[in-house]
Amino acid sequence: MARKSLVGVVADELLDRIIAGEFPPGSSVPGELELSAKHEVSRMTVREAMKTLEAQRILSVERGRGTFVNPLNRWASLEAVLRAASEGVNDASAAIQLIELRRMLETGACELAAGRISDAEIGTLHGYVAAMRKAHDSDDLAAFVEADLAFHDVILRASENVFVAVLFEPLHRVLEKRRTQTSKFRDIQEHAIGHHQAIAEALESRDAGRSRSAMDAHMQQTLDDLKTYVLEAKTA
Amino acid sequence: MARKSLVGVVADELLDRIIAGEFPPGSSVPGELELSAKHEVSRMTVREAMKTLEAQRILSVERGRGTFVNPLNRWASLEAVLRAASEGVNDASAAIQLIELRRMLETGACELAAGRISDAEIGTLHGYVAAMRKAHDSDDLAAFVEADLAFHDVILRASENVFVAVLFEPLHRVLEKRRTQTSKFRDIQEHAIGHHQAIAEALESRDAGRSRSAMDAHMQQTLDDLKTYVLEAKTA
DNA sequence: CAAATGTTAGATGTCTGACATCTTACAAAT
DNA sequence: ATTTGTAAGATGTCAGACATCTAACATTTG
Repeated sequence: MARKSLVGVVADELLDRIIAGEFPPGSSVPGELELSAKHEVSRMTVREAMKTLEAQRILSVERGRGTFVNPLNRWASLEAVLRAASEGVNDASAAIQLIELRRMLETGACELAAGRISDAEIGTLHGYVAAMRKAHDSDDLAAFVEADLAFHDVILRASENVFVAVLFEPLHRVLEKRRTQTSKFRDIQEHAIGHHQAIAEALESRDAGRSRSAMDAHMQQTLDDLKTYVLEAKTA
Repeated sequence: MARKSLVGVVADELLDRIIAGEFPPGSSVPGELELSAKHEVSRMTVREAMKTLEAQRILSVERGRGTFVNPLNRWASLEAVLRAASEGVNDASAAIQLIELRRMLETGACELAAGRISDAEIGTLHGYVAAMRKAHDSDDLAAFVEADLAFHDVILRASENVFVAVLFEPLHRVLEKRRTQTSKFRDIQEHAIGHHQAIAEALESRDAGRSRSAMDAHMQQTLDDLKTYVLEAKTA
């Protein structure tokens, strides 16, 4: 684990204070000098921390006036918004919203991919389904998750839309922890294998509507699994 | 127009050189000292420029080794990817991909909004449609575009999904120039009014599928308009 | 000879202190 | 009452220094 640099620590702590509501949107954060005193670092270190938050559109720096907090809907960092949205009891709501978002992108990408996917990629998809089946039989969780992720990645690339891939990347990173968590259950694995098989066949038929529906069904199942196994378990 | 700070200039120029292929993904960019000499600024200025690119996941800085260019699919900035994707003759392709992406998010948000939108918001939607009609009659382009944007914004909020709003924000910013461009044509305005009317009515019925279809038809029309009026005109 | 260790060059990380420039508020002059 | 001057406080930039990490090479050691 790489130790965080001072800049990273300062940026994190400042973001925490913002999320905690100490500096609401529109208000200004303390000046660079004040922050450098509070965190016991030099002004340059504070400036670099500010620059990272500014690049994520969390802060707006105005020369001569100060540094201000942007409203949450202008933040450009999914991770930061996720941290803000997971405060308090909203964690379950945030998890559901993330899957809703994933559903939009994955079903959309799948619909596009139907008209663009190559025969070789179809073959690769079937290969990953077989890998999932094998991992399921030998009870290899890591291999199962890896094949699952690779399957979706092929479809994403086949959609031939760079921007979808870019927006999906941070989502992927945020969800990958949860993925391993839900894939632990053997019956969920069985459901997933069936859905992936159906998706691969739909894409093979090059039918955009059918491909979309197949992916949509998979996403619906994922949402149901999350509610049933993860969120319910948490309340118990 | 606010003059760009030196940091912004350095960051922009470095990004340009990266996009031009001078530093391909995986390779390292020149050291801070070398860059500060080339751009005739201090090392701190270069560092702050690097920090902004690092925060957008365009660069990865490794202490003691150097600073490296990330593959494009890991970049977290839609704008930067757009700049990279618009190189050469791919501009038309990039424009189409952007609308494909918008289609996914808007249709998805509309589908969610159908089950969550309030009566007051429905009223607001009809109000904006009326405003579009009025702006069309009085030939007020600015008012037309404003009502159009506000209409979509209401739906986005009604979807009650923070993450969709976050991902949509940079897209909104990128597309708003083009929006004014296409809305110039009076027959496009007429098409748009009809579609917005249909979307509002679909949402009023609280039918998720119908709402999705209505928004999807609108997006299809937008795509067609782009191809017909903007892209065709460019080749002429 | 091979493995462990020391050295050094080059890169990023951080600090200190200074000056420049912009914004705002307030006081003074017209 | 309007304009102008002044000063305080904020960010922007600079210069130079030292610390620390990495990688490559040289050296010592078993």
